[in-house]
Amino acid sequence: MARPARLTAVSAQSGTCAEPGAGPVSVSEPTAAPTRATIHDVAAAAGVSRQTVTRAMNGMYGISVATKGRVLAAAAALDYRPSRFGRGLVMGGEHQLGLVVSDLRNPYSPELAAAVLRLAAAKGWNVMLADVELSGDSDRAVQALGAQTDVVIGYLGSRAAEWIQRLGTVPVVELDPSGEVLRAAVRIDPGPAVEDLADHLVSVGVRHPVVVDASGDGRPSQRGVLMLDALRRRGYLPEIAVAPSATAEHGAAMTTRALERFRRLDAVLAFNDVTALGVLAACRRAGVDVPGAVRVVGVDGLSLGTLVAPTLSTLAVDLDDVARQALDVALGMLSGALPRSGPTVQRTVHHRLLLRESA
Amino acid sequence: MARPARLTAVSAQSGTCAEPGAGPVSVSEPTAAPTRATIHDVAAAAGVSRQTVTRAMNGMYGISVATKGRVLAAAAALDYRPSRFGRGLVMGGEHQLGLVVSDLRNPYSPELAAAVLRLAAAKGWNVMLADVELSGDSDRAVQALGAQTDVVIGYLGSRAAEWIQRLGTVPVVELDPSGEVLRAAVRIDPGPAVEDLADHLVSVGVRHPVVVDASGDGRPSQRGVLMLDALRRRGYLPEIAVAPSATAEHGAAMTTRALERFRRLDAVLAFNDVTALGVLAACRRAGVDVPGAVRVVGVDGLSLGTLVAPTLSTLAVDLDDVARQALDVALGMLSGALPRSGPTVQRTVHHRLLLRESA
DNA sequence: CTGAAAGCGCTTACAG
DNA sequence: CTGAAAGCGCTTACAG
Repeated sequence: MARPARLTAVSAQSGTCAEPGAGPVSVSEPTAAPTRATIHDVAAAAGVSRQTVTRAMNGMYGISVATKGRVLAAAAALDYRPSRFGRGLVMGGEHQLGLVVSDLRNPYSPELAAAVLRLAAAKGWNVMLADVELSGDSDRAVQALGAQTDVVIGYLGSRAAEWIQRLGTVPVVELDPSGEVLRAAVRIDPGPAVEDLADHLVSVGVRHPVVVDASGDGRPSQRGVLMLDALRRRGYLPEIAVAPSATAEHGAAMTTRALERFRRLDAVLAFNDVTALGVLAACRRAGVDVPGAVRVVGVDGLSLGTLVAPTLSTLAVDLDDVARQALDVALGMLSGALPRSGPTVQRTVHHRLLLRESA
Repeated sequence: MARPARLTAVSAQSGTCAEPGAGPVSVSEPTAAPTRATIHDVAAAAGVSRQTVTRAMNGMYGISVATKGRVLAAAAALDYRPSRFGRGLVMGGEHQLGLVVSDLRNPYSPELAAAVLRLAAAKGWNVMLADVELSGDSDRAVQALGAQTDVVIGYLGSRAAEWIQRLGTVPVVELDPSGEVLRAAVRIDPGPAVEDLADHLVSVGVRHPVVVDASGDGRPSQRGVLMLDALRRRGYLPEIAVAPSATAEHGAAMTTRALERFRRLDAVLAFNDVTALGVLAACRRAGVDVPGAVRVVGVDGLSLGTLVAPTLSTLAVDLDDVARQALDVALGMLSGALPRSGPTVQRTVHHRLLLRESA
């Protein structure tokens, strides 16, 4: 009945591989679980073979209730949890998607994650999350993601080159790439929507628009430049204030100052929705009516913008579309339908002007 | 040089197991990749042994540049990606945490996820997310999570019993359990903070508070009852309105109506922060000053509440603390430091009154 | 109803 | 610098 027990971690050395019928074995009761129980341990404890354990654990038929009960009891006693690696190796399981976000606390990230999660779930994929801002060691987080997933999509930002390296061999689809595209990518382009916005401002009679931009280096962002250009081409002489980061707080501070300095200000184009919320707050505190006296527009199209009064007009990104394109490309690369190397695949999603109450 | 090739998926039958030196093999060039390349295929293509492939792929030393180059080229040509299962089986990798959230689009979820992610990353754990609202088939999502992770924490709600079943053998820590606790749990208790809030309202001279509650069945929620009780014990005769769900929209609609019906209303206790944002919006639209005429308080302590003007007073949950307790319990169960069965381990985190501008 | 054999894809000693 | 052997923990046919 007893069968060769596996060597415990402690005594495991270049041990002679036990052969069938290698004699009686001491199924020692370890005082403290030195290592996680395996199917082997359960089999030994219950006095059955390994495949009988499999049958019991997986609720397969072809096993007597008595045996099943005995096995399950032994498994519980040993705190047996089947190894996902052992199982995965034989059963396969190519269904793990990695998603890289920059900071889950920024409302943009969860909205993206929600879109990806929903789509992935519909296709039977699980998603593993790496937040390069919240993870103390972002390099490790990225590398671990590559090791545990079958395909990765997400924001790689300025460290794209290095992180793609760390991701190893998994196919990766970069979202809104900031630099040169090394792999497949989904671009997010505000260009046309910025033009629509500028047209809209003209049509409602705005005279003195201000751009409340944000960038790390104090210089106008790419997006800010796009806005300035569109305004200038329509004859405006727009002012610009560049916040050190895209927070509501900075947006509010910039707006308070702008309100004092540019008395005729009648529109604010914010770097994004979160910044724009700060703009709204500053206007409210200054007793400035929105949209009556000042029109306010954000960028991103977060659902956040519908929670405030007035609701926030914005250049919205269809994140469901972004997720769809990214998954499409990623799964295409995986299946071989799309080239996995050589010319990089790129898709583009455009912002669109979404007028709510604030503009 | 050539070694026994593994059987391709197509011809794989109860095939005779190739023995060492079983003769020449047709390393056929499959026209379309029928199955994912393995280390074996790369070894064959490069004319080396499997462990030489390992050395090349993992950047280990003890391999000539020439050989390494050849192996890497073969790997790239075959689109070889090492199996995480094969690797995990030998290298271990007990570092995957599953997090169950109910809806990532509700701002509470990402704040919780951020806290968990940050803590998990600090301990070298990856986190896999399951959203039981966004996943079409939540049962499948939960089950898959159990199969791919080493421990699970999260919101199981009313289906806790069933889902714990589906999660299989992984240890699970339930967050804010709604019913009977079947496994370990971290409770989140607003009780004391509700008392503090009621005291505060008394001290600032509130006379006619209204509770804007939310629940699926139209009856006051547990939390709503707690609020009513605390108010009544202080001599108030509070009104209550129960929204069909905890959205800003419903919060606004309920408030608009309450403002008409209860002219002397001077405080609103909302079911949560999102609902409270709707209350703020309704007040603003009605021209009612907050906190001058009406004080508004939410529950949860979301950072969202700092983005609006006036900023939202709230009963805040320390989600970092929740995450810490949950991980502590989960990892304790895993290591055996805490009992994995029998008496369930429970921790409790309390809300606390967080006064910002709105109350 | 139960077990002996083979194999999933990888890495880790150990020899040369 | 390179390879033959063993084994990680599981399941899937195949026999009895």
